[in-house]
Amino acid sequence: MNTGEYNHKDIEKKWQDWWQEHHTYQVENTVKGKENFYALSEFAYPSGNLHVGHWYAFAVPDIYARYKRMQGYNVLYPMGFDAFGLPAENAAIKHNLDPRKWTYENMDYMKNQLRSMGASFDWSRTLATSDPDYYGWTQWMFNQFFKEGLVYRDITKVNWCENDKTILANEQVIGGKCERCEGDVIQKDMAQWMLKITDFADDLYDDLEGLNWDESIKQAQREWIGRKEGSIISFPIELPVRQLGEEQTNSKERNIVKVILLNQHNQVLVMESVSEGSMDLPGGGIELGETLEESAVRELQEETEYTNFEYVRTLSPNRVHYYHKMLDQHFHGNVHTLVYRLKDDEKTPKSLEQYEVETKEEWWNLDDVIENFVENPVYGFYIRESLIDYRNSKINVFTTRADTLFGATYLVLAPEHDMVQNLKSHITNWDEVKAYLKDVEKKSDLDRQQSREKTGVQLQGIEVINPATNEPIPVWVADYVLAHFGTGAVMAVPAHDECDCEFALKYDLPFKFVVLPSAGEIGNSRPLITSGENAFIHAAGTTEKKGTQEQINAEWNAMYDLLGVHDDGILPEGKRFCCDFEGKLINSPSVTSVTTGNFEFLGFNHPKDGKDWIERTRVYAIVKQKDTEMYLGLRSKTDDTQGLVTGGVDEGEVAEQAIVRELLEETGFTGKAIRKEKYKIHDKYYSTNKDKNILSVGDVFVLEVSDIDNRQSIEQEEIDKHEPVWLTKQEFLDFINPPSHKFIIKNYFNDSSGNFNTQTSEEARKNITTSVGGTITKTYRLRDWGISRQRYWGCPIPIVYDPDGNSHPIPDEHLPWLLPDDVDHTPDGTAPLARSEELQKRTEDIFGAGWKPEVDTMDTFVDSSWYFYRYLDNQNDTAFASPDAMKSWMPVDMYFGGAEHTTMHLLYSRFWVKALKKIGLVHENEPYKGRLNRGLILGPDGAKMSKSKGNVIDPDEVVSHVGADTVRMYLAFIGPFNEPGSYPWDPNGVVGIRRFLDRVWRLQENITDTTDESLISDLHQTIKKVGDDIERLKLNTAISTMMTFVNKAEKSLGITQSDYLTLVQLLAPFAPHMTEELWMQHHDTSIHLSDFPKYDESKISFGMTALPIQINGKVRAQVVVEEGESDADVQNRILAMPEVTKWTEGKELKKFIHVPGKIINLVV
RNA sequence: GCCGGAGUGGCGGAAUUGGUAGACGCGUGCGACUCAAAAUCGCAUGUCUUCGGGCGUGUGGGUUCAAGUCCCACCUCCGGCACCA
Repeated sequence: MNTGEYNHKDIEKKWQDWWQEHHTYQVENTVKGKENFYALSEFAYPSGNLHVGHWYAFAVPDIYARYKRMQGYNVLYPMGFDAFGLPAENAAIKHNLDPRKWTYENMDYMKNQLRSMGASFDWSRTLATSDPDYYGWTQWMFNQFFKEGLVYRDITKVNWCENDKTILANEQVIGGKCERCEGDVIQKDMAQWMLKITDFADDLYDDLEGLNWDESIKQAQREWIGRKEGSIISFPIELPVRQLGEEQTNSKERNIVKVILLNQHNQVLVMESVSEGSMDLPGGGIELGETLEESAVRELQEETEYTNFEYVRTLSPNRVHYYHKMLDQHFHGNVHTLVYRLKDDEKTPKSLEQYEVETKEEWWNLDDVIENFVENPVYGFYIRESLIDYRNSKINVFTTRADTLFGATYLVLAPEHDMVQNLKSHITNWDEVKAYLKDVEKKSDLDRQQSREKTGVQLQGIEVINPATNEPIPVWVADYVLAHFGTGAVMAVPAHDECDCEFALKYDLPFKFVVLPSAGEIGNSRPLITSGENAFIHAAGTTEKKGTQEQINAEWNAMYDLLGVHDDGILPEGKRFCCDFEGKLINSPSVTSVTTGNFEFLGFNHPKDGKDWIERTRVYAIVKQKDTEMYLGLRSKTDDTQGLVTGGVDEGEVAEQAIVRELLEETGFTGKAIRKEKYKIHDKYYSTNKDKNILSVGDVFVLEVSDIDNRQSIEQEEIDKHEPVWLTKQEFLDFINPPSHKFIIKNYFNDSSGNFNTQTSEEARKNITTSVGGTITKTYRLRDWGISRQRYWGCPIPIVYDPDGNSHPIPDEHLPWLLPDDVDHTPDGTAPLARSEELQKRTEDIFGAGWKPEVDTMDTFVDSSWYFYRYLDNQNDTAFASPDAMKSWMPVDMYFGGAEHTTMHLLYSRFWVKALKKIGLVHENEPYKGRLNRGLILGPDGAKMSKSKGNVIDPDEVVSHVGADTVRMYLAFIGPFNEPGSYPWDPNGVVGIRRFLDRVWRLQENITDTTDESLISDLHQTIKKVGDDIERLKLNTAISTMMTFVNKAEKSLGITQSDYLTLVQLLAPFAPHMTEELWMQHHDTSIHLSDFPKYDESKISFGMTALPIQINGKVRAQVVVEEGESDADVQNRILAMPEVTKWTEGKELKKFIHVPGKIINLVV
């Protein structure tokens, strides 16, 4: 036995060299009779110097890898370098170095430092992401993704670091600053290459379920993906009739045609009135009997001197209310805009109408026309150059609270929402809106976050219809709505959403309370009074108010009384209340609305287009038999038309009275109007008895009829005219909705769930969504991954552009597409690769003149998304890794890494594997079976180590002082490795570990032939505990158990040589050098290839146990109990013990509890 | 605000299923060795105490023969997300 001093310097050098010479840690992909185990630590960035964090990241997991190896696994524990990245380039700029040289020199230096850890890395498998044989495969994978349609180029707003002059991922921006250099980050529009990670959002979310990861890591990923389940609900856009002149109620109906006449230069003909200076497009009223095209051609001929033009297309009509100067009359009308193109510019003078002669013709650019007509609130009735008719379009909102739809009193668009621009011609306060949009654009994300004061502008001139209530509600644009979440549009429910409430209070928008939280659900939450006596905002979990349950409930009740929401949920005038609880619905009747539309036919003769329209208010009824599902239709006796009960509202009547009267007159039924739904109606019909065209506006009622046998007298005229028919629901729908009709009663019948009132929020979310034709859907926070970086030291994106600017992937045979050398690294805001002549020449040589290379490089997160495959087969030049090698090792059994990669690297690499799997290149769904986030080692002062604080521990220095084994072991002892806490480095603690190793060394002196029986038991307990603890990565307690054993061994009679060597084996994963030295004095193969000791259960206990005796829950005595001793014997023995009688004297024994091997408790 | 996790001596931490709270290490005190110091070794070390014992795991309740561990409520700290509809 070596009884000399423990000299770590000699020993560590000696065995590191020996291991290297003997390839002790070189691993085959398969070993007969052994199961494979892939232990992985996140590879290192070659910053140039190893710090304590590296030791914690690599040396401590090495303990685990060594344990697994001694357990009989074929263990792969590889190491490589994440060698591309910003610091190399920054160093290049700062010190005028070659980033390649800097990186590779650092790697060489760090490899030596890493060897000094005594880690069992298999260096034959190492890699660097900056090696062409590595990044060639990165590019190859990019190409495969491209073919699979997972890659696209898009112009997006990106985070731009002013300092590094590059794009940053969202993850790399912390509080508006660059993660790396802490420079300011601004928003910039840039074209970049995107990877469709969102295609896999559901898989990335759902597959977390099966992973053996810490719940907190999974949760962080779930939040990052940000999946929300909710509903998409459409709000039809309602464009109120625009007034071009003074409003007059009895306007007549007159339709207009306007012509956009284009010349060969895409200019538009504009007519300027010489006398008034006003401008207009050619056009005029549509005459009776004319088609649109006939009318347009006639107007062009009447108003202009051009004759040779051809029809292009018709834009969607706009409805206007206007004043006709010549006729001195007000009109309603649809403006139909037709586009014509001049075949030649030659004018053919012809006789013009007298008053048209006074106009001057001008050719304007399209943009000017748009600005002066389309965007002009006065003339703004022309649809922009597209054919989209936004009047019939809808705004989709995403909501998780569809149960509050009845309470949606306005709608908010994000400033970037398409519809803001699309509806521009209809927005009457466009100037104001435009100014607001500009304002918002100026604000950076940071400002937007800092000032939480809500701002917004109403889009005047447009409204949308709340599909539940069928009421028009205003539309606002506000930057509290984010364009990239959901649909970029929100239905605002001030009464049930804190955010909307705040906005509504500021801009005085209406509140409608529709969900009443039940007392139970109010439960332990707290109401928070925020403003005066009207506005109450609930904030869940606030601590503003304390009180007992009763007090809180009383408070809520008082609030309900005050607000009057207790009974029906309707807020008294002027009261405002916000509560975001779920509960039972109130104030939300079934959706019974009639869809709006252009009614052209309603059981009467088809109207004739033309003059002399009369406007009239009418009412319509859906008549239902009480307690049955039979509906009333009216069939005409004179022709084959059919319709609803309907009629005009007489003077002095309210609509309800009118419809009840009409029902009686037309059918003889008496009924009750139970619902009214308002809608905009443009129902044109020709009244045969009045011989007039009539435009009617009105309401639809639902009438319920109870006693159908008891009909009253019917007007004679109606008996002649109509025959009432009772129809089933389906018959009624067919009856009233033939394709030629546009009278749609859809929603009333879609409502299968009856009245929403009294439904729970959960039920109502589903039912309301369905009844308004919405869809239940999911939305995500996760966005696609932009990988372009305007940097030199990265993997070139394998794309070239043809002379037309179209992008093409570089064919696989040209890979690796090398990073050029001839680049000046001085930053000037352009991509460094754009300055490489070699790259340009190479591109043109291969693809042809005029072709250009992509000059951006990839985000380094791409490089690290697949490196764990390359370790498996790093020499392979025909594949990134062979299927056999991947099958042997994947997925990674345990992945060690930093908490900072919880959401970025971990998510990206999971995506990468899923994408590879989709293409069929790999077999596993998930790269990492197990994952462990390590903690952080702080400086001795408890602060994060940093040069500026002067608290940095240099591991090389400590290693030279106490040895690598001590440093490894100290880091394992500093705290539980399986909990990512932060642990301060204690220099004295290191010495404590060194003392322990010294004592183990000196324990050689106690080797004898005989030993205590109890020490054998202790040894077997120690074997068990050390193995169990390493398995669950509680390395600190594994070490403390060994310490306890050594303490006992020192005090015992002595330890046998074989028991000593067993101890040395237990210690081998922790202190590989010292234990090898001790072991090799008696063996000729490495201790690290030996089998981890096995414990013998029978030796752990030897027949009897000392048990504590509790009396009334307090420990008062100890007793030794033999195995198999009966409870009664034990009880009798104990009760006779003086330490026990002291406490039980004169008291009655109520209970005797004996938990074998644990405790005895007496209750007296 | 929401979602995770955690609160135990002077410090890092231990207590695997509810069963002797404070293992192990550091620090501190006393002692041994030494001319002395360092190193090393030994003993002590939650707290109060009238030396019987009492009290103690963030706070207040509860369940249990027994609670650091389970239940309810609250407080504090750490991490993630956050004007997310």
